[in-house]
Amino acid sequence: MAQKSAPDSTRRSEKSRRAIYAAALALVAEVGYPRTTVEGIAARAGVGKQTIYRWWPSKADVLLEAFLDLSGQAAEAAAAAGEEYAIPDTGDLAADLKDVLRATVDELLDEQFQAPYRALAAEGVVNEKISSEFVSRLLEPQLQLYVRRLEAAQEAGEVRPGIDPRIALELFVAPLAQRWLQRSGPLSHAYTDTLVDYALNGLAPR
Amino acid sequence: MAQKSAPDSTRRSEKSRRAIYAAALALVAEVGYPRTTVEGIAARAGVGKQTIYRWWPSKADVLLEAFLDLSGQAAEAAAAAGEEYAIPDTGDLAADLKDVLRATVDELLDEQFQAPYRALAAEGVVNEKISSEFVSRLLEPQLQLYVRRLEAAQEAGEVRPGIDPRIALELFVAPLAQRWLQRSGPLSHAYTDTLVDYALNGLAPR
Amino acid sequence: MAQKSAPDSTRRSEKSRRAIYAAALALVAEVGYPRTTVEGIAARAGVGKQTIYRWWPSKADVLLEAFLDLSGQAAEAAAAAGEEYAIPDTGDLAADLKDVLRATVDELLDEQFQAPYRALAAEGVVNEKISSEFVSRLLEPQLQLYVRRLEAAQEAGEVRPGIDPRIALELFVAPLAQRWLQRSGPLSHAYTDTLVDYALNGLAPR
Amino acid sequence: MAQKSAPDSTRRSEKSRRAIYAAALALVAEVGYPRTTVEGIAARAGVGKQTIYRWWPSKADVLLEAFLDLSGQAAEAAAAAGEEYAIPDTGDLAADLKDVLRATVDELLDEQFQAPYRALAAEGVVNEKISSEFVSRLLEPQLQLYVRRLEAAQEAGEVRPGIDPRIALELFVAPLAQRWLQRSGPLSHAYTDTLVDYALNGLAPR
DNA sequence: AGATAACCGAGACGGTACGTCCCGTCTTTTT
DNA sequence: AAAAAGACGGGACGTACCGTCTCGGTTATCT
Repeated sequence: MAQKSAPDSTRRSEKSRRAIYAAALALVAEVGYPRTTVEGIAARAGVGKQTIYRWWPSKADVLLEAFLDLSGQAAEAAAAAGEEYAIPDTGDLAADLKDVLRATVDELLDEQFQAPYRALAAEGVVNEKISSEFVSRLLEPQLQLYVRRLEAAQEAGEVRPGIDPRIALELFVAPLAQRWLQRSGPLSHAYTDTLVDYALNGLAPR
Repeated sequence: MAQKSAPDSTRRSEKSRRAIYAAALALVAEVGYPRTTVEGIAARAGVGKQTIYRWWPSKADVLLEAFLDLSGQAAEAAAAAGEEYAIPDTGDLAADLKDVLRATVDELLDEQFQAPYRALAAEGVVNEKISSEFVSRLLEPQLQLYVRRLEAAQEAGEVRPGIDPRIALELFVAPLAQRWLQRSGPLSHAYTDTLVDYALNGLAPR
Repeated sequence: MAQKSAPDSTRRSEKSRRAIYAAALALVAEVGYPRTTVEGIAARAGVGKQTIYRWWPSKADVLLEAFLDLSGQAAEAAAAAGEEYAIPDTGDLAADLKDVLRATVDELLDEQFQAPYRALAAEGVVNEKISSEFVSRLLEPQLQLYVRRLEAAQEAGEVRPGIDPRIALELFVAPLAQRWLQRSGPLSHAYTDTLVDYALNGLAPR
Repeated sequence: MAQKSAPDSTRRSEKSRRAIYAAALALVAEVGYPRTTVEGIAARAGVGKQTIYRWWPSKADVLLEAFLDLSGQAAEAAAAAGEEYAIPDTGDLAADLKDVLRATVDELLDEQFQAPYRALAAEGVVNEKISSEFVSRLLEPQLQLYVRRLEAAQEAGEVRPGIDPRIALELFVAPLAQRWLQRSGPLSHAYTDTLVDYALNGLAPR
């Protein structure tokens, strides 16, 4: 079974890779994903097109790795700054969730961040391969932070024992995601606060 | 200011329009959205390219209208069959919601239906114009059905008075949407049943 | 047997064709045949690449037609100027041939003319399709002028009766062609005069 | 003025050189000159590309040397077999020339031999450097054999004294070359016999 | 009834980007 | 130091579509 003679990754040019990541992110931010082209990325990065096609099968994969690289750097920076990579636990679940979701709203409204994230989400909707990478490497790790916080809350008696945290977190995270992705409603701190209240207390009278 | 001399819609060929809708939906289902082209739609519909560009600004708009047309037909068919276009109200909110969501799950897993819907959702993520049309003409009308059912439940005392139904519905609808769009988890009847239970009763101990 | 859906030549753009001819000839003269590219011709002609590929299978074919067009124009111009399209017949075969060959030498040394002619000849050496077009549409018609002059000379008793004019002409035409094409010797009026003398009188003592 | 640090030819790999010659000739015969690439030659020869670029400036030069090498070997083989490297002299010039030209026709029609020879001739038409090498190292030495035979004939009184043998030989050699290179007519023994007769006796009545 | 618009099919056009092939250079490792 | 290997920046290939445009040929009113 003759493979396509995979390239030798030990000889790969680190400089080119970083230039390609930077160019891809910049172009998506500047002209949008659909008008970002492999040719454009190569030109902006000062790189031959083949150098892109040698290492990535499509522009979506380039952007995905660029974004993962960016996230990885941000995480490292945060870690270096001594910040814990987790949702804070003050003992008040509602307050903690509201805090995190407010920060998330702010991030989602940041234009610079939006462009590549939206692009990847859109591509993932239609492209199963990108989707699975996107979910497993970006989305799921973030959701696991909520899982851990909810488990802690469960032990503290703030959440009912039988609840599945992986499903529970979707009650407040998914609505936010949907409003952002589909623009099906406005985002605000008040909105996410409400989500947390509804999710924790339920809709039925108590 | 010379306008682009808008075409006279009274002389429009109904036959061509239907052929274009059919071709667009078929192509998206067969080869996927990105590989569906205006040229391909025109060829398949036996229509000149200009006939498409005369009436729609882009392939996304063609597909959106094709899909709206399809939904419209389905609604008419349902109405003709005497079915009410609303969420049933048996007096048991939880049961009614579970029923509707189970049906939605089945629909979302139908391959034929998925292709154009996913394509539009994806385009909407990245294209604000398509997004607003998609939300206002397709998504929001469906969500309003939930609003009405929840309002009825509120009057029946099954839902707390202060709750905003438009936000409340997102607790169970958005998770389902997210899992489907982002493939961030499996879809099943058990899953949506759980969502309804969690949303109505809340996560906190009662 | 599905053809590649041949384009409709009645709708062909005359302006583009002329621009392509001009660009091709200019580029070959300026940068040489190997560095003349289809892309370059298209750019210089202000034409899409596809417009070239729609009508010609390769750059060699473009150049061939461009050259034929040029020759055709030159012939028309000469005809319009009342010049006869034939080798002159003053009754002195040797003198007439020397005259024509001297003119040919001058033409072959004209840089402007050389570039495309050489390019076509070179392509023909290696490409049978181009070769046959080149010979039948450019070379052979010119050689037929010699055939006619030699036949006249035969009737006038200046050439032996049994001689085949089509072969005879090669005695003085081919050496000139070879020296020019292969640069296997210098070109001059004295050289072609000598060729005519040798060919008419033979090498053996008389 | 830093030179490109010419490689040390004493350390050159003889094995690689031979492999490159063989690969070049084989590829030209198999896929034709234009589709023969340096990369292809290197791969087929099991050699790094740089090894080619170190010793030759272009693929044309590789092929030229490969062909010269081949000719050299053939000459050595002939010499070893006791054959004299000259046109035979039986005292009958016409017969001797006809013999040699008939052998040449057979050689020119040999498919195996044609491919590289044609390729070099074509390259030479358009590339002055290759042309001069080709002429001085391959073509001219062969023509000199005719010069010597004609000089012998001149001394024997079979050729007029004033005749320049270097030009005279072109009367029968160039037509053959032209028909072959330009495919401007069929090759046959009868044809070359006729050429010799015409050239020796001239076209004019005697 | 004839004129005269518009739409319509077809598809050529100037373009942009695709993904591939090679170029000639450079770098790394092996012999 | 030459050689095998092959990544690199670059340029051109030939193809696929884009959105605009022009061309007859049908309708479909409006004189």
